[in-house]
Amino acid sequence: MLEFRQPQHFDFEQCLTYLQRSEQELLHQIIDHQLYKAVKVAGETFLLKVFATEKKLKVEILQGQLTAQREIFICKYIKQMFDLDRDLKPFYELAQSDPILQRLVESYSGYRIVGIPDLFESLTWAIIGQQINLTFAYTLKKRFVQHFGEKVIWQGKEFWIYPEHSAVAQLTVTDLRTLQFSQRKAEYIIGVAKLFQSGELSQKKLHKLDFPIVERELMSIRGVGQWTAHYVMMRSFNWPDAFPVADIGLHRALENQLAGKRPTIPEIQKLAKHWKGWEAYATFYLWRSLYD
DNA sequence: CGCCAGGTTAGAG
DNA sequence: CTCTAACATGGC
Repeated sequence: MLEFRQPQHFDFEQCLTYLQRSEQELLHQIIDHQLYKAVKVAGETFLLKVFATEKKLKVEILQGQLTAQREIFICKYIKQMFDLDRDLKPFYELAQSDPILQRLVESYSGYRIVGIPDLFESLTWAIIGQQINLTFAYTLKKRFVQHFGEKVIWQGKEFWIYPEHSAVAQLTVTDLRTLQFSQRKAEYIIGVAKLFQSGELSQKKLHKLDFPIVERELMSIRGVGQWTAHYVMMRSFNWPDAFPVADIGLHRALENQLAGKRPTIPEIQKLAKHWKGWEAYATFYLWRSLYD
């Protein structure tokens, strides 16, 4: 059993609501306020059960042999997944004087950015979600995972692991087209997998670099524009100042907050001046307001 | 049926 | 640099 002290301003249940957005999600299950997730760690397949007690966040290993190194990996993974090392105090202070955020931080107090620790997963998932509605995006992801991912069975239940870049790099555009990916998306995704495969792109490499460099590096990839780059910087790098400003979900959430007037991008950038350093958190809280 | 969806690219001006 | 058509298909 691994344990983490719950930071101030952390509410596991709030984070679970985000993870329960889609009925079609295969990459985890939530049963009775407990999160079940399969993860591959250096060739070893783990099944984790994550749950909160009053003061701790606990991780039970249901399957997989721990070693010291694997334990470090899993700890990092969980910390990233719930952004546990973040001190939210400055964000909540800033929100006090912001008409939009004020109510949101009150309603969803303890909500944190739910990370996608694996860069290949967040990049390709973002590409899958480009310019289609979220329901269809989840349909595509489900097909993608079931065809090219790995399945863990535990007590008669299935737990899926996202496809590895090595598998995706072998695919042809036709393989993905039959799953109803567009020609372009198929090319983008296989292209990204090949960049990982060749070593040109890796999490390790990017993690040493600064925000503008990473943004530039990501945007140099075919299929990755500003939205995708910032989405990834928010969810895989846990950068609170990433800002996918063109995001339609963000626009819809702001429209609700602004009495039915959907703001333009320059208007959003003006609003976001108050959010400096916390744009990703503002976005995540605004997205949250769409799930009520 | 028509418009919209967690955008990006390539080409034109 | 900015603007725009094309992409591709399900959801509602």
